[in-house]
Amino acid sequence: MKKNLLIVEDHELTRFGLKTTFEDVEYVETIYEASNAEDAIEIFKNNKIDIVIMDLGLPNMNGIEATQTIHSLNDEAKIIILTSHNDEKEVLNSLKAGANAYCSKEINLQRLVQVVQSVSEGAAWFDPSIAHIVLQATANTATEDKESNFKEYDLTAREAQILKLMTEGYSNMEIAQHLVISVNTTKAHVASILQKLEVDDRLQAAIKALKYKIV
Amino acid sequence: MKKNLLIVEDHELTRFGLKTTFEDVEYVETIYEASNAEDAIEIFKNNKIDIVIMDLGLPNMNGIEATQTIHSLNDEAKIIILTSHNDEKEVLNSLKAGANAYCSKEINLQRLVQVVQSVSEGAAWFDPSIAHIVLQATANTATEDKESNFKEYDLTAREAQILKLMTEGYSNMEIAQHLVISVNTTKAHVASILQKLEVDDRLQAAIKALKYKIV
DNA sequence: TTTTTCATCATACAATTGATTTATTTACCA
DNA sequence: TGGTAAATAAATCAATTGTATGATGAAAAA
Repeated sequence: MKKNLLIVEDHELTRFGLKTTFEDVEYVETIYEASNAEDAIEIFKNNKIDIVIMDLGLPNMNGIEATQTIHSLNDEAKIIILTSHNDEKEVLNSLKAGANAYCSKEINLQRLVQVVQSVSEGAAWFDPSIAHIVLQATANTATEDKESNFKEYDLTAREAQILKLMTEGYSNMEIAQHLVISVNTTKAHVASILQKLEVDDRLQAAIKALKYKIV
Repeated sequence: MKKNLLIVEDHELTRFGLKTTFEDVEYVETIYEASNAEDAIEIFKNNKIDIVIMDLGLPNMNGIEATQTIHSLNDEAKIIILTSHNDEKEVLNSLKAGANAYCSKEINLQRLVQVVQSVSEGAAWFDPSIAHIVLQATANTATEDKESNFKEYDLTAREAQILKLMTEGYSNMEIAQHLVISVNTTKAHVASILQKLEVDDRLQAAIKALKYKIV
């Protein structure tokens, strides 16, 4: 199935190059263009866009915010970041915002066409210059004890709910208000949680919950 | 520059298919083959291998362990995981082990050739069936306030040390014993930490510290 | 139907924590 | 050499947290 493409890029020269490149690509149906984030979002709202090629160095609203907005409008659309700077923070933030791929502007056009196609099919792709950042970030996502999820500790639904609130730093009183129960009830649940997790206090419980992703 | 390829795959049929495919690819120099992890590691040790295509469903030692071993022998070599199952745990663990790409066996050969080439140049690629796992994992690596590392909050060395112990769930008394100071001193430091982090209690301090990797 | 589990609440007490204030010693810097 | 920041410590008090124990009603399981 053919795809509609939106190119978001402030430099006319680059935009023209991209457009010309993708005009000749058989899987591309219509190409839309925007030179700033606001226009891009407008166009995205009013048309069925499958793929967005997003420049990060935009005036006013930056590309990351635009990515976030577009992603929240339709998370089916694939967003490919195209940029010349490859700062770790920027890479991770754009992925957090909903990007599906990250390309350096040094990429050769043939490769870019391949990337866009595979990303449009759902793949994720990362440029050599920043691949290590992504690989490292995923590697840091501890999974070793993934088995120790909350079923292991046999928390009840209510307890899990309260543990969640604990990991967000709420006091017993706040939890009670939040769930519209008495502080005493909260304390009873907390006591039960502490027992089940085999810890001494709420701090340890919260740490354990975060560490092993119990909540 | 041409690359040497090692194919690790226990099914002869698949191995043969892969070999035949890559024999015709211009960027490939020599193709090595292994049907199990032990052989693969032997071959990897004795030859200059640039790219490894690794099946995960191997007998005896599994593909993830093999990936780890190979990665530790030479982290310049690119490892492409090829598998039919796409369990989240397996995906993340193989990346942790040092994989650079993750392909489903359903991939078409032309695409695989493209992937292998771009990965050999340093890119990272993830199959549509598992891309969301990787994207989510990276998104979870909190970076929003990457600036807010412990220098931002101007913690003293002692305070940072105590905050670290807090994130490990120690009580004031335990921290005091650990650092051979009085509980009163510990409390003084904790009070200062809470102020600097702008939080209400040690739980919130620990959560913030963990979340923003202050310690 | 009986038993068990869960969620709820209470009271009382002990322990810990956090806030506040004050003060001493050390170290470094201008 | 005087000033500043850091680490140390103590005392006190209020608030929060955790422990222990018991009780009730509803729902689920045996």
